[in-house]
Amino acid sequence: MYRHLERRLAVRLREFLLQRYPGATLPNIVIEPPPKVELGDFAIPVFPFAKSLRTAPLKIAETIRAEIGPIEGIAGMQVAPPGYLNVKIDRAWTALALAANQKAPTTAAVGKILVEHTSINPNKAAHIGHLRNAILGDTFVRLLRYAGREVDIQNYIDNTGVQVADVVVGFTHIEKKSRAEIESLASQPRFDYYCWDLYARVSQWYEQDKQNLQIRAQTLHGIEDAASETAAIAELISTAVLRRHIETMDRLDIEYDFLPRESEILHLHFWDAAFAKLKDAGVLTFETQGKNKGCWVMRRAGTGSTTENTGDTEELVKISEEDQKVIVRSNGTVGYVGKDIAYHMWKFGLLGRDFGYRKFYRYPNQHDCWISAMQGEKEHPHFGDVEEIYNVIDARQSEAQNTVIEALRGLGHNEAADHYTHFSYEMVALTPRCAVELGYKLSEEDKTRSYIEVSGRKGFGVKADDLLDQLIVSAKNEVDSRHPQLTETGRLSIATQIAVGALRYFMLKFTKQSVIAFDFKEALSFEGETGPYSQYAVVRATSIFKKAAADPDTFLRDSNISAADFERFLVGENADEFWELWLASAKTSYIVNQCISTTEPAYLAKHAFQLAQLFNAFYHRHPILSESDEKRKQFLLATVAVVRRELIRTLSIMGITVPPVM
RNA sequence: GGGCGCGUAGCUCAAACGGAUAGAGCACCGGAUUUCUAAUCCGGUGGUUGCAGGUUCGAUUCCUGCCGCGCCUACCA
Repeated sequence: MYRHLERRLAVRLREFLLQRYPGATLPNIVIEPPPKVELGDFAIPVFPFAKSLRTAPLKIAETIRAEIGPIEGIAGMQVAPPGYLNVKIDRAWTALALAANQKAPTTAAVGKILVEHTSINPNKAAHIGHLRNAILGDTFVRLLRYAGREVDIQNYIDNTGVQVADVVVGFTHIEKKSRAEIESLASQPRFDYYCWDLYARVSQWYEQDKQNLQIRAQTLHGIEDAASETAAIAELISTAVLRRHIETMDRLDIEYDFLPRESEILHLHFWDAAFAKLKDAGVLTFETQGKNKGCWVMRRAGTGSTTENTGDTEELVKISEEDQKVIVRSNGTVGYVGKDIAYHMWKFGLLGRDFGYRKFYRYPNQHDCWISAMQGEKEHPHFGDVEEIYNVIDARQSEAQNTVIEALRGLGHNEAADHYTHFSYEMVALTPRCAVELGYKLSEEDKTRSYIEVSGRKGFGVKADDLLDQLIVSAKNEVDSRHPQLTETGRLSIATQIAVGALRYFMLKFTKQSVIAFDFKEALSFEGETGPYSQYAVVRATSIFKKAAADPDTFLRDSNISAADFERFLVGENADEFWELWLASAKTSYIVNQCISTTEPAYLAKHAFQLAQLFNAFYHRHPILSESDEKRKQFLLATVAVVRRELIRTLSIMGITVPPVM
C-alpha cells in the first residue's frame, strides 16, 4: 500500500512539474520515509530541483503544495525548511484498504528467473558458511515469488572436482575400503560427518608426504572416465553426501527444483559447444608464448578495456600475461571457469544443448527435486532458458563471476550479461572465542584477530546440523519449562520452529557485505533482535484473539469499522502511536521491492523486527480485551490483526513460521 | 604490485539511491505490569562515523591522498 502510494505520488509529481515548468530537465525524483512520523509519511527533498528550475527550494515546495491538487490516498502536504515537502497519507483511507487486505495492482513482470544457491561441494557436511548462502538464496527466492515472479531454484553440484577426489582418496588409500564397505557407510545416518573428518585427514596426509598428491591426480583423472571404478565410488560418495545436504536444508524449509551436476556438463560435452562459439567470437585467444604458452586464454575481468578498442588498430589487443585467465590448459582440458561459461550459456538458452533429467528427491509436500542425468526421463519440467539469473556465491568468487559475464558480452549477448547478477555476500568466520570453544589451538596472532576464516579442508568450522541441533536443544529447554502440560512431540515441534526462526533470522540480519563473526552466544540468543522476538510478538497477538474467541483474519474481513472510526483513532492528538503500527504494516511490499532491487534481504529482517518492536510496545501500553469503549476495542483488535498478518507475512518470506504458543 | 571490499557507541551491527537531532541489539545501571504469558516493556550511561583534504545548500554516504584490516590475484575447483 505504501509502495503503491509512493509510486502514485512520484508519477503525479513528475506530471505536475513538467506541466508547471515546461522545458525544464527534471532530476531524479527522490521520495523517502521521513525520520519521524510527526513529519509525515513521505519526504521529498526539493533541493535537487532548485538548480534546474531556477527557483528557491522553499518556493518550489510551496508551489507544489498549493497547486498539485488532490491525490487519492494523500491527505496533505507541508513545506518544511530548509527544503522538504512532507506528505501525509490519508490514514483512514489506508487503514480501510489494509484491513481489507487489499492488494495494490502490480505491474506483472514476465520471464522466468533462475536463482542458484547452496552449491556445496558434495564431499563433506554443510557448515555455517553454507547456511548463510542457502538462507540468503532461499529468502531471495521467496522475495521474488512474493513479488509475483516465476522462479527456478538450482543447486549446482561439483561432483568431479578435487574436493570429491580427496575424499575418494581417503576411502581408497587411507582407510583402504572397498566399494561395498563405502556403500554401507554411505547409508549410515550422518555420512557427511564421516566425510568431514576424513577430508581433513586426507589434507594432512598430503602434507605429510607430497608424493601423495600424485594419488589425487590419478584419482581425479579416474573420475573423469565415467566407466571406471573410481568414478563409480566418486558418484556413490557425492550422491550420498548430496542427499545429506538436501536433508539438512530441508530442515530449514529450503528446497530446490533442479541439481545440475558437473559430471553431466562434462559428459554431455557442453564445453565443446561453448568452446566453438567462444573461438568464433574471438573471446578466447591462443597463446603462443610466455608462461601460458599453448593455452586458450581470455582477459581477466576488470583488467583494462573490455569495450571495443578505440580504433587505431584492427588487431586483437594483446593481453598482458598477468591479465590472462587460462580457460583451456595446454594439455587441452578445460578449467572450471570454462565449464561455468558453458553452463551459463545453457542457463540463458544460448548453448543449444540440454541436460537429461530424472527425479532425485521428493519433499514431504510432494514437490520433486530433479537432478541432471545422461539419460533422463521422458517427462520432465523445462529448466534453463531463463530471462534473468541470480547466482548466490560468496564475494571471493566475484572475479570468476565477472569473467563469465565478460565472456557472455564477448559473445554478443549483452542482454543476457545485463541480466546476470552475482548475488555476492561475505563469508561467515568464527570469533577467536568460538574457535577455542570448538577445541582449536590458536596462534598468538589469531587470538588478536576479530575473526578467523573457517576451512573445510582443515575440518575447522561449525557444522550446519550441529548448530541446528544445539538451537533446538536450547529452545526445547525453554519450551519444556514454560509448557510442561504439552506433549513431548508438541514441545519438540515448537522448539524446532523457534530454532529455525533464530537461525534464519541470524543469517539475515547482517547486510551481505558484512563478514559474520560467528559466536555461539549470539547465535543462540532468543532475546532482543532475534527471530524468536518476532515470533513471540505474533504469538501474543494470536493469544489476544484466542481469549476473545475470534479468528484474527475473519475478524478483519467481517469487521465493519468505518472510515470515520479510523479517522477518530488514527488522526489527531496521540494518534501517531497507533498510526505508526498501521504505517509499518503498510510497508511490507515496499520493503520487498527494496530488497529485490538492492539484492539485500537484510531489510526484511529489519522490517520484521520493527513490526514486532512496535507491537510489543503497543501491547504493553494498551489493554485490549478489557477496553470498555466498544468502538475503540474494535479498532485496537483490528490493529493487532493487521500487524499480526503483516508480521506473519514478512516472517514467511524469511522462511520463518510461527509456533502456536511460546 | 594490481583488483574488490571494509573501518560508525565497550561488543555485534543499522542508516539503499548524498538529506532533517547518526539508530538498534548485547553488556552495564535503575525501574514496570498481582494483565491479552516477562523470550516483554520504560528510562539511563555510552559517538570528533580511522586520519587529512576536496566537491555540495547539505557528506557515515561521492572524489583524492594517507593509516589499518580482510578477500581475490593457480595450466585447483
